[in-house]
Amino acid sequence: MRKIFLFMDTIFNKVDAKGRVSLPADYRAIAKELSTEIVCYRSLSAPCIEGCLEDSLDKLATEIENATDFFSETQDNLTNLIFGDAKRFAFDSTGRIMLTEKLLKHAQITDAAVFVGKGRKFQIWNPQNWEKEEARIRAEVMKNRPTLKAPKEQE
Amino acid sequence: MRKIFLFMDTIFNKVDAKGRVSLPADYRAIAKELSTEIVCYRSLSAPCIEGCLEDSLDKLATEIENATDFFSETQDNLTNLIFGDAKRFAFDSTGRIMLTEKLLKHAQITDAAVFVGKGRKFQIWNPQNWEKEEARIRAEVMKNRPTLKAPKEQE
DNA sequence: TTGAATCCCATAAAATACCATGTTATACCA
DNA sequence: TGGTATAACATGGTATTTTATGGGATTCAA
Repeated sequence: MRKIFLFMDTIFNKVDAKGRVSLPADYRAIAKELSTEIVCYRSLSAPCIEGCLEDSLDKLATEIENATDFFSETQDNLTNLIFGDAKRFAFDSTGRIMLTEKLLKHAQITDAAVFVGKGRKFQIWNPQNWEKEEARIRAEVMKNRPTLKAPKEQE
Repeated sequence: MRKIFLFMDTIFNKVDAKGRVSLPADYRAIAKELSTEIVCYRSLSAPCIEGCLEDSLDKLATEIENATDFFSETQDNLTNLIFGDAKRFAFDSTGRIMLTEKLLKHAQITDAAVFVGKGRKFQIWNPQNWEKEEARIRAEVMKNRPTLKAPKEQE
């Protein structure tokens, strides 16, 4: 029994005509071992679907409960958006979930999707959009941390 | 039960047609004793694969969780880059892991690899590249820190 | 009853576990 | 200390399992 649960890696999967996608096996294993469910919602910051464990949302709810003056009104509004949008997605015996129209549209996903691990969360992108986004992020990180610049290839 | 865990030494191993490599026995022992797994990702600063324990990434995820709230965008870029690239590698009963195309390509590894200890992390290099890199690092250290050769007074 | 959602079966490819062998390193004993 | 027995390791090959994915059958609700 492992003790660490992180969504990782970048996995490309097809979306069939019915809207079905295989949830990556690693992700399934996490939900299974923790006996919890996957929850998805529209990302508030990017044209992609965001997913996490139901546990994480539960934790968020508890935090809000306990923090009287900690959370600003804006953040409170955000929780409305999240919980209002979030939905549980149980996978079938072959490991697939069926994404909704709303989510697919928000992420511009039609026939293929890319799962991107984010640690405690993950995202689901339209493959082309993700390619661009990854390049953008990489460029930004390199710009802000010049010491990380990759050395030129040796010949 | 030992109490110190450091990736050390430089070990040369073959990579077969399937991309399988023996993880050095010492490295395996560490993962085993700590009941954790090895995680690998493309180095951001060099043409090599970088590896660490899943524990380390879990710590990072927790730090991010605590430092920012659920919706924060500050660390968003970084988590995408790190966790999106990282992948767990469980070794089989003979101690081998199977590196992915993406990683092998990034490190220009084909049929052999060199594991280089880095303490809490380690790197996997194409043997020729590592040879050059080691020479380069050595030269640079010598140039920048002449006191290592012949110590003299500070001014 | 019709469209959609869910379940079940089939299949090909890929990942993983397992077995066998030569080699090297380690332990043991005289 | 030297030599030998033993164990550990890397590595090639093969068998088994898992995974993604297409298609069809069944169920459910409007």
